[in-house]
Amino acid sequence: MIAPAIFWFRRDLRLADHPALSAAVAAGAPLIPLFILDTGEGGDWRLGGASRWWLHESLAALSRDLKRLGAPLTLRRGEAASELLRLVEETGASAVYWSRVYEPWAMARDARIETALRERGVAAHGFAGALLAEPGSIRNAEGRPFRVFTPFWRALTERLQPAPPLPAPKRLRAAPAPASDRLEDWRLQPKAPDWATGLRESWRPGEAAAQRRLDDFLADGIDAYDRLRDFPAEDGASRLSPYLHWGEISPLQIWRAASAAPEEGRRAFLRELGWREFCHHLLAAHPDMPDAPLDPAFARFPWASDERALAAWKKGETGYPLVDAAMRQLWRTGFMHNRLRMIAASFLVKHLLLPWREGERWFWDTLVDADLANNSGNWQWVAGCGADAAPYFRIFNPVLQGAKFDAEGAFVRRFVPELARLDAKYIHKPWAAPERALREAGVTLGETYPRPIVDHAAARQRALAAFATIRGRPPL
DNA sequence: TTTTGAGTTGTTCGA
DNA sequence: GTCGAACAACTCAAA
Repeated sequence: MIAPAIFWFRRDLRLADHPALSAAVAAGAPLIPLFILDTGEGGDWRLGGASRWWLHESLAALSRDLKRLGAPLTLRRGEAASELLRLVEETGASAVYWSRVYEPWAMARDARIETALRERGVAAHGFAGALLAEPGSIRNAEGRPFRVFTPFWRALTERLQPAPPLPAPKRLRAAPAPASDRLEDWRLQPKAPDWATGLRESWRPGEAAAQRRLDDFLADGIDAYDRLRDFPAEDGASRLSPYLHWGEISPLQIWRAASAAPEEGRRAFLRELGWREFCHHLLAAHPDMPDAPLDPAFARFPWASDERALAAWKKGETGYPLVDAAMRQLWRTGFMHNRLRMIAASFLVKHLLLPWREGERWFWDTLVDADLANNSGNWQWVAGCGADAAPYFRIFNPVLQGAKFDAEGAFVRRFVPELARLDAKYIHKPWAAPERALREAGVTLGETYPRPIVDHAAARQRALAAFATIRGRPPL
C-alpha cells in the first residue's frame, strides 16, 4: 500500500491552475486535502473579522468542490506545525505539498515545518502559484530589489513567460479521511450581532465565483477600465482582490485571460496586478513593513493622538461626505473603491495626522481583501513613508475629489442616505449649503449629519508643517 | 563615471 | 475661468 500524501491548502483555495496540486496529483499517492486554522498565525496580524467571514465561505466552497472529486477536506485547528505533524503521525503520510505563502511570519513558520518534516523522513514540497514572479527574483542592474514601481513592473513583465494553464483535476485519489473539525465550530462568522449581512449581499467567495467575476469583468469591464475605474459610483473595479488574496484565482489566470482585451484597458488593469506584485516583493525584502516606516525619517514624525477623531473616521462621521461614504462602504460591504481608499487614507494621515498604522489596523479588520503586503505597502505609500511614496504635498481635498469623481453625488447618496436629497451643488460640502437647501433636504448639521471635524485648509497647513519637521528645512 | 529626467492616482496660488 | 509653477528627497535607467 502506498503511503498517502497530505495536500495542505493555505492561501491557494482553488483547484484549477494550481502547480502544487497538479504536482501532488501527478505523484500518484492517495491524497489527504487539509486546511489548518493556524491559531499561531501571523502574530499581531491574526485574521480580521471580514477575512474570517470570507474564509468560512471559501472553505465551504472548496469543501464542496473536493467532495465532488472524491477527496473530502480535512479541517484542523491549532498551532500549524504541531497539527500538521500530528496528522502525519495519524495517517502515516510520507509527503506534504503546499503553495508558498510569502509573508515573513509564514516563511519562518514553513521553514521550521520543513525541517521538522525532514527530520521525520517526510518530504516537504513547496510550490509557487500566488504571484507572477517569486519575491527576490526581480532585481535592478545593481542586484538590489526595486524601490520604484515603474522599473519594477517593466523588469517583471519583460521577464515573464506565462506557463500554460493547468487544468483542475477531474478526480482525486483519496486516502481514508481522517477525523475533521466541523467548519461551523470554528465560529468564523459573526453571530451576535450578525454584521455580515452587507458582506453576504456583496460577495460570493470561492473558486467558481472568482471565475464568474473574472469572466464578467472581461466581458463587461476591462475595455473601459482605464476610463471608469476612478468613479466609485460606476463600479468599474474588477473586485477580484479578495479572490486573489485567498488564491481562489491565480494572478497568472488573470494575466492570461486579460491578454485578449483591448490595449488601454488591459494595460491599466494589469498594472494594478503589478502593484500587488510590487507590494509582495517589498514585504519580502522588508519584513517589518507592516510595523515600521520604510523611510527612517518617519520615526520622528509628530503623529497626533485623538481617540474621538479616530472613532469618527472609522464610523464615517467626519463631516466630509465622500470620506464618510467611503468608510461606510467599507463597514457595510467589506470593500472600498480604490480611489476612495486613497482619499479616506489621506484624510486619516494628513487631515487628522493620525498614525497610518491605525488605518492599517482598521482596514485589516474590515476589508474582505485584507492582505498584509498590499495593506501595509499602500498605507505606507499614502503616508509618504513607503516605497515610491506619494509626495508629501499630495493632500486630497475631499470636496474637489467629490466634484471630480462623484459629480452628481450618486456614491455619497448611496452610503450616506441622510444627505440623499441634498442638491448636487452641496452634496460634497453640506456646511456651505444655504439654510433653505438644507431644510428642504431634511438635513440639520450637527444633528442628522456632522459638521466637519477639521477645516480642510487649516488641516492642510498643519500637515505640511508636520511633514516639514522631519525634513532638513525648518517650517516657514 | 557623471548627469539627467521621470516617477500611479494632487492642490493651491498667482498671473 | 484657465494655466503653469511650485511643492522634497530619492531611486533607477539611460545617455
